Amino acid sequence: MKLNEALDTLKTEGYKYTKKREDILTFFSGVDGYRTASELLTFMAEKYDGLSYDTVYRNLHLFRELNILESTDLNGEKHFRLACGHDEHHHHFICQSCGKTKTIQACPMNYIQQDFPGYTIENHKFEIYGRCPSCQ
Amino acid sequence: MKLNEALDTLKTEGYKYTKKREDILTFFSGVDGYRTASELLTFMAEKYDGLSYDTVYRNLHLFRELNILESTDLNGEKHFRLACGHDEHHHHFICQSCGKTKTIQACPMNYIQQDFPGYTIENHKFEIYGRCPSCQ
DNA sequence: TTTTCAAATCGTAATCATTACTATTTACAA
DNA sequence: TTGTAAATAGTAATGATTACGATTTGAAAA
Repeated sequence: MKLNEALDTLKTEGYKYTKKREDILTFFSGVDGYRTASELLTFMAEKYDGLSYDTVYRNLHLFRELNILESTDLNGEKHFRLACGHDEHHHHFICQSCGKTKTIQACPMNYIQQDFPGYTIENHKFEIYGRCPSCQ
Repeated sequence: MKLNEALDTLKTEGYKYTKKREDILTFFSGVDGYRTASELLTFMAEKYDGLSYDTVYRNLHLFRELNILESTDLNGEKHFRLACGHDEHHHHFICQSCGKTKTIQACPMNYIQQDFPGYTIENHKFEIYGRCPSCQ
């Protein structure tokens, strides 16, 4: 998802334009990997003195609801990235050093859905962790 | 892993026998699913007044290192269960209502390992979430 | 059995991520 | 320009986890 796409989504969904929201999205569009709330906070604090936790977390949650961001739990801390959007359903390799991701196209659910008679499947998670070529 | 197996592991690894350790393991051997530190704390508090956080968390971590327990992050909280041990490498369906698990034998890594030239793969996670037949 | 001492535990405070809430400010529609 | 709901600031609270000095205890050695 691109920065202006995301800003459009905000507008069409009836949310207000603020420079802070743009800056949050700029932060994420500058990387193609997962980042934490605290990394975002550090980035924003350079520009906004006394930025509120409320602002950071409220917007992270809002963006996630609007599918502008996607998130994953990693080491007990939520990590966020721009949603891959348009693409097919897929999963990620995540570099544990820089947070960058690589798409995994194959989804294991295709092979095993039938193995759960009587079960309701609500969700699944498939992630590979390691080091990307530039972080060896 | 059975209760006495786990107690043996403790002994052979040179750790002391305490009733609290036995009770912690009894708690986990009574369920075949994931439980949180706070659920364990509640269980233990019935018997031990003023039980220390330190005791609970230290032992959870110790048991994890000794492969007596395995753990997973779920909704930002660590969950623990008796290690499936002897079995082949596998994954879990986890019931979001009761925490019980069902083994998934197939591992998606078998199919896609070759898709990561130049990458170092250190770990992976594949979990399915939903409701088991008795929690519909 | 008694002694010894590292391991285990207690009691409690600190930390870290996240959430909550009231007062104030602001985007933007009328 | 103004009215108003939305957004933010400032700060406290919460929940999970970690930390640590003081005390107790399991079990090896005497």
